Amino acid sequence: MATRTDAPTRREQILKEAARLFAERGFHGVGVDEIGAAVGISGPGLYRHFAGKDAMLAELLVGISEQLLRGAKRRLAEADGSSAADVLDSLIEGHIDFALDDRPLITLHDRELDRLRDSDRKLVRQLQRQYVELWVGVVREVYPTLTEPTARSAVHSVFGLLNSTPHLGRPGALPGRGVTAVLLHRMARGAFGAAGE
Amino acid sequence: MATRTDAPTRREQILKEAARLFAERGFHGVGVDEIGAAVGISGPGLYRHFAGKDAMLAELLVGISEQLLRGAKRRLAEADGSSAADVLDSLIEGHIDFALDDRPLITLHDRELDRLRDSDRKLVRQLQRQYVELWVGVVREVYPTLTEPTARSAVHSVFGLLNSTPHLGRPGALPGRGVTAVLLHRMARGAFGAAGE
DNA sequence: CCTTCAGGTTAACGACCGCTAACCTCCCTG
DNA sequence: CAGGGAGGTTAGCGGTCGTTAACCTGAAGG
Repeated sequence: MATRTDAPTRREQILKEAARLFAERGFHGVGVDEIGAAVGISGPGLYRHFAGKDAMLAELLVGISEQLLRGAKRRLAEADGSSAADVLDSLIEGHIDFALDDRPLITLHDRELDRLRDSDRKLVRQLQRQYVELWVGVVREVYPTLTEPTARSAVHSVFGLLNSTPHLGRPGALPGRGVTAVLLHRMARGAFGAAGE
Repeated sequence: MATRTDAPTRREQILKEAARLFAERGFHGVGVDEIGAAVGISGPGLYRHFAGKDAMLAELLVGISEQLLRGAKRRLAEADGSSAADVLDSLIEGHIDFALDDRPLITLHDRELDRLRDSDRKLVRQLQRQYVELWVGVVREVYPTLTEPTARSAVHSVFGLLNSTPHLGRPGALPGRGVTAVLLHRMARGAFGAAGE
């Protein structure tokens, strides 16, 4: 995978700032003029890059869901010979990386879904469900006593735990990224373990 | 404590419906006309009961924060002779009850705080912080190896876990309220346990 | 029986917001 | 060196939203 070193395109700048603003004040709470100002152009200039405000949100949410699912599938495929427990650790690690590195997106992901057009919302929900079911399968392999509904509830709850990073204080105030990642990982495993007896 | 049997006042009806709507579509996504319609009166009629839309949100958020803190203090006082572990279980139980019974409020609680007037926001934040610090104290008593910042992170994460109930499917789809409460409780204890080694 | 007032109603105002129209200005390319 | 498209600009339209104003009504109280 070629790591990007080139400058971000204007579209990417806009998406990044829009994500931050949407997460801070909600989709309806942010005006197009503000998004424009955040990237140094003025309101209507955005329409050279996006069909509308809705399109920005849609692209953000679809992108997040795809990225999460793609990463999980890759981890599942890569760790083919490993134990189920190792795969679960890999999934947790991937989700934590995402939660710590893209906090605004994590916030949007479960907050602004209802603002999407029907077709986009369906797509996002489908991707999210696939992601959840992938976790459920691995979790049930590690803890075979769990019924499927219980495992699904447990997975959602652990997502709540991992996605709590936006509430852990401003970016710099954490005990350090690595320390936080380890703590979250241990707590997630502990939570699953307690769910599975 | 006298259990209420009398009919809810109009103010209470309004607050309840406003909470539901705000949680569903966000503060800015709901119009006063909709809130009015939800209680059978029309938009401007609300102004006989509240100074404005902001005032409804403020009353909701302050009310939630006060209720959570009051409940926690009561539990701490009641279980005076008990072990720290029992107190922690009581706190977890109280938070779960709240999360399961007032799902819209839980959603609002950490989502719409920034829409408040400065003074209200300060008040809510102060109440929230007191609630967190109360938990941190108990958690550190149960797990003395935890540093204060780590314990605080752990508490926030467990809140994320417990507050995930809105994502667990529509009200009836859960495996049953009691079962869910027990599962959440075990996972919360498991997460704290893993954090404290 | 008249008054008062709580709790509604509809009409309308002013602000804001998403979006379009019309226009401008580089820079690349044949 | 034309010219054309990419990527901006400002002005302004249409709709929505929170709020206020003015008015109505039914029930309680002296």
